[in-house]
Amino acid sequence: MMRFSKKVEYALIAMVNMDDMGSDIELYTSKSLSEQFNIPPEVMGKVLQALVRKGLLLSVQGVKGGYTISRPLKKINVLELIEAVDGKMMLASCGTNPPESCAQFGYCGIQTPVEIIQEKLVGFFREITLLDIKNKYNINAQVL
Amino acid sequence: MMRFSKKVEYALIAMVNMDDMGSDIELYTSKSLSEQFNIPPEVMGKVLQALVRKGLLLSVQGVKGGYTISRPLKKINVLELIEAVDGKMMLASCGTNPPESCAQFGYCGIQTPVEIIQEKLVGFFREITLLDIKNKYNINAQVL
DNA sequence: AAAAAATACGACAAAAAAAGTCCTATTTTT
DNA sequence: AAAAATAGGACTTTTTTTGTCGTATTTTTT
Repeated sequence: MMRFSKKVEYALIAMVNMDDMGSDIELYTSKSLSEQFNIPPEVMGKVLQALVRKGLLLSVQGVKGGYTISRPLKKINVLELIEAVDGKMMLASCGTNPPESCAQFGYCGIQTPVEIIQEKLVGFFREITLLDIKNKYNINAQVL
Repeated sequence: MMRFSKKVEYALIAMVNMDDMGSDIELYTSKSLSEQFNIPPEVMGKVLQALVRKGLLLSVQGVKGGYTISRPLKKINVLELIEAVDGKMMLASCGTNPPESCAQFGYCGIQTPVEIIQEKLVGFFREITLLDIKNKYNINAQVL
């Protein structure tokens, strides 16, 4: 029903919280974040690992290790975060599954417009930065 | 993962197809639509019934019955259709389920911005009409 | 009046997706 | 060598989505 997955919510919570505005480079452990926000530790771990893979976070292994934001929140948009954690965003079923597995494939009559809506939706999320989220977002800001 | 439900796809397909541009008021049966588009007939039926309940379609019972569009496609937006068929659109988990059932409720730090994003998203879908869908949508049209 | 063909809708079942758990490996510091 | 962290595969559980079944109601036709 078109809602953010829990993974996306966890990623948003973690990243916004890890931004410590110019204080010394600090490493946040998966464990501490999972405890602070009551997120299952294994899930938190995998979300953070996905964010590292896509370059949104940096990680340091070993005893004194942890995660840190790779660049200013202003430079990271919500689309990147969603796709890092959930995979490519696809509005129509013929986008995710093999298209020919759709029982209406080829004659549904709505594929083109849905693809265009999808492109606009992707653009919508690309315009929102994580800094916007952290700053509670400005309802007056123009977003598309 | 943020995609249209099958019910939304079925509703879009049916409604766009039922618009016969000024020809005499014709009634389309659930059966004929389900056959034409290879949609399970019971599912098609319930989708059409949901659209009737929200006033997007009109129905006539009995042997010569069927469904017809209640007003011009230009006057029906995609948000109405989504919500008729799927219920209110809610981006955050605290929107659907009882908020206090969310393990991060009250201290996630992202509720306000996510609510604002949701409002904008709702506005996004409200700006797209079913006529846009039927006309394959104009990629150059401004949509928010 | 009865039969036929349509909508209406609740209850259930199956399938798919999302969320969470478990286990083991690897890395780095102490 | 031990401890504390990241990395990640495999699996299980839960939830959501999708589809099915059965029955009632409405209206036209015979």
